[in-house]
Amino acid sequence: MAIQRPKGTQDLLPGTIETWQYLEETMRNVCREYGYEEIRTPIFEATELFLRGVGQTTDIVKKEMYTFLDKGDRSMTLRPEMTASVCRAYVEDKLYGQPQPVKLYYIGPMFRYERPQSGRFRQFHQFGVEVLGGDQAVVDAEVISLVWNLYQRLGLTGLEVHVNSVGCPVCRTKHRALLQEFLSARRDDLCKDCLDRFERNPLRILDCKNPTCQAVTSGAPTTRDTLCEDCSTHFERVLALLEVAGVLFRVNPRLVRGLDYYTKTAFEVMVEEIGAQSSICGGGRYDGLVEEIGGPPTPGFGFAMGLERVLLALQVQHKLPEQKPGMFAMLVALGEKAQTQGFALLNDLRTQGLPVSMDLLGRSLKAQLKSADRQGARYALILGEEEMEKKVLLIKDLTLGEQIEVPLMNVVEELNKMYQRGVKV
RNA sequence: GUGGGUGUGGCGAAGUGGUUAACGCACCGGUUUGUGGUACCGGCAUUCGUGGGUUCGAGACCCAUCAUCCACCCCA
Repeated sequence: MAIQRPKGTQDLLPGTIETWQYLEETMRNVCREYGYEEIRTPIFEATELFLRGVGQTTDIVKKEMYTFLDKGDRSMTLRPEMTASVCRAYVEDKLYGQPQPVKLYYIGPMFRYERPQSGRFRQFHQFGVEVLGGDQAVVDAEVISLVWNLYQRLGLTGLEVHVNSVGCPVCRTKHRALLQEFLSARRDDLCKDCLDRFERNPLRILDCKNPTCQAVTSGAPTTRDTLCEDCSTHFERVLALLEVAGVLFRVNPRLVRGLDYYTKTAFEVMVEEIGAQSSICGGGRYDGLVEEIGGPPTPGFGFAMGLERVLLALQVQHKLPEQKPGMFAMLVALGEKAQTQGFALLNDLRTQGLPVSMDLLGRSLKAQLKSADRQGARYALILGEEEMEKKVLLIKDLTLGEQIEVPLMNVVEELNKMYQRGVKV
């Protein structure tokens, strides 16, 4: 059996990689317009970072991490997400000494040991943004509007932006107690999963898909009801700013984020039509995280977006641009002398930035033309015995079928002109 | 970790126990000598995922195993 790639990973080949480049470029452009700068951190980190950062009770930590011992017996983990790493860098590289807030973005691979399914991989890719050192509601609103505007630019439709506030640790524990009290009366009606969640994370019961659970929780106290003064005004301010920014959102009091570190604002963007894993972006505020991993008390806000899922959505909505790179010209050289001369010519053309290539298999004239056509070249540059003698080159337009004879001396200049003209059109 | 579907040449896809395993697309070559995109011919020389078993005989039936897809849990 030949060696295969690991389960849940993928080879991105020419033909699809262009769509990735397009998506990444669009994201970088939006970030630049919003004043966010890129950060790159290691793909693996000390396991401890994620234990503290992501939270011991989360599934990510409990069963999804790629953890290994290095040769010095240190426990290392392939990053399952980026927020913890960015916070670590903020502390370690003393970014708190720079003008605040620090506005960062990243694009890169993440790793989680899960069963693959539609829109889910073991090595997947996320684009994300983190703002550190800003506790104002504008921060939340700016980041969410960045997400919204990115999707607008990509042309995605049918998005649902859900926004909620899970409160600070104080109102959160208050809500948790109220909720457990409310649910305990009808505990017997809950599904098996929810019984688990009752102790571990009762908030999650609120968005259980099971109909009976939904019935049970229909009148449950919402997070919004129990928000303290500070959290409440913060939340109202975020909503007001989102209105101003033209973000179409919905307050969803049942929205819960899975990771332990979230406080106050939480949001999520979903699209139908890409399968069961319909969440394409999730994020929120995490005011305790930096301190948790040993830094100064620092408020934070951010999100992560799954590239595979966004790409899936773009694909089903037919929003991917048609890209056909195509060579400008293919050299058709016949015989070794012509190949030598042509090789030099290509060098001149490439130096000037023209995309040109040649047959590398020593094929016949016919085969070379065929191949030039198949590769979508606009022109074929034919150089054989006759042309060598006359010191000319045949430039054949493959779409029109016409060809002209150009003195070798003028060829570079001539092609350059043709290329410039073509680029403008 | 749990459940279900699928697994035939690069891709798509016939074939449901019996001679030399269709077909389409793609790719490569050729159709008298230096002109492609159409047409015609040929090639891609075989482990029908893999390993067992049933049978006179299996790509088709049974078992196991691997891979893949989808769903649950959870998340991007």
